[in-house]
Amino acid sequence: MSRTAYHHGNLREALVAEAVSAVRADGAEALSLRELARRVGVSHNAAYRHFAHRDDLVAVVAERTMTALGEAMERELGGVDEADPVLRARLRLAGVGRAYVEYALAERGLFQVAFGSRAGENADQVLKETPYVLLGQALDDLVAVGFLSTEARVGAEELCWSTVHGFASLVLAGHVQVADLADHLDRLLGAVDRSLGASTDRADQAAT
Amino acid sequence: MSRTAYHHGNLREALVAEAVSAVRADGAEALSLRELARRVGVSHNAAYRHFAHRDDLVAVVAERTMTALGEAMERELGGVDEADPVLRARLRLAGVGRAYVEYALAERGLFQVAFGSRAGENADQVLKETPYVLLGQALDDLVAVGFLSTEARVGAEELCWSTVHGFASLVLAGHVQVADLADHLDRLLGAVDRSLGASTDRADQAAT
DNA sequence: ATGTTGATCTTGACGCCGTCAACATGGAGC
DNA sequence: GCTCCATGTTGACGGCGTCAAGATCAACAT
Repeated sequence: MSRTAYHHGNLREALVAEAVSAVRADGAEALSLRELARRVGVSHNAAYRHFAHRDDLVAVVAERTMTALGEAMERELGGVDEADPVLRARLRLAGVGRAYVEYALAERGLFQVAFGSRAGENADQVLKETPYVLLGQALDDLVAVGFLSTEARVGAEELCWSTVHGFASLVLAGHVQVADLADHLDRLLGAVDRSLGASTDRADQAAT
Repeated sequence: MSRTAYHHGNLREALVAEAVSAVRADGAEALSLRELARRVGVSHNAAYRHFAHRDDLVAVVAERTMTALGEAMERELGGVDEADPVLRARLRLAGVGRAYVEYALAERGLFQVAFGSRAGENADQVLKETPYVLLGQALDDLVAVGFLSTEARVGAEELCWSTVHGFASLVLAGHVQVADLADHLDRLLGAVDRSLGASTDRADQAAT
């Protein structure tokens, strides 16, 4: 229970913190137990008292990143100031998407860890507890104000999430170049908005 | 110039082929030069006569995967048999997206290599030479038949690509579960179709 | 005050990896 | 028949994750 020192103290937390800042600085791949131990000033293997495998540390980083992503979304949602209920609901959905992409680009390393193959189940659970729920609520609101039909509500999370996640991934991978992010985001989120709004008319496209 | 043998012959090709089948069988991470050398029956380091770095081999695999992706798209496009020009153009765009997602799910390892951080510039170039061009042509056709407005044509590749790429990525990562793929694809591609078709009306959403 | 205990950290080893340097080999061209 | 150069081999280095054994030291019971 010694205070801030970790030599006997909170090595676990120190490792996680160092991992986060390493990923921030040097990307998702720069996360090695030995390097972390070195930075924290402890021997390699010390980490094994707190994490059974490297991936367990990665999973903790992923989990915290998912939490941070949710908070970024809530912040953006809080910033929506619009009286008209329909426009407000539409802006809130756009806000969710905007926060997602902006977070991914601002924290590319952490984002890649969080959605990488080693993120683990806890991260997935946190993802589904907040970010995914916020998206679902935004969509429910769109139904409530009559902008989105109940038929088009089905699978709407998938559409929205796929679009922003794909965009973020393609930009991060360098496949899509972005000069003015706000510009691209407006087009992208506008398209999603249009897709959701245009629910009643067409039903004539077939399967190949 | 000896025929099929590689002991003196075409080691390079043998390594690439083995790499492809290793990734197919065991995923994107199971690509080690030493393991490949072992499988091909050659010493570790033999590969260095043909690839300066591991990533150079990865890049070749990525490149070929991009080519295969393009071929899968062309195959799907060839299967569209529809007289009405508008519907035909819409079906062809859907075909491009369908082929993309189906390829990603059928060849998850290769897809991840091709879009991973080590894919290299050549892969990107092939990507832009065929798959991206096919998407662009499909969109141009939509404009030609009057389904897509020239204003909405701007940035349309980004929207379509983001949507299918994001969906594929989320499914591959296990974040989205898919029971009936055709079902999900119809909803997703239908939404994109709707978004592109609904071009003239709304312009009332603002930036936060 | 002393002795024990159990959590925590250290030391050292193993096998994997990518990569470099030096050496072997054998077919193509003179 | 000899030389040369591309191709393949041997051996080493450091870095990694991980396992097994030993050291250390605060906390507690006696």
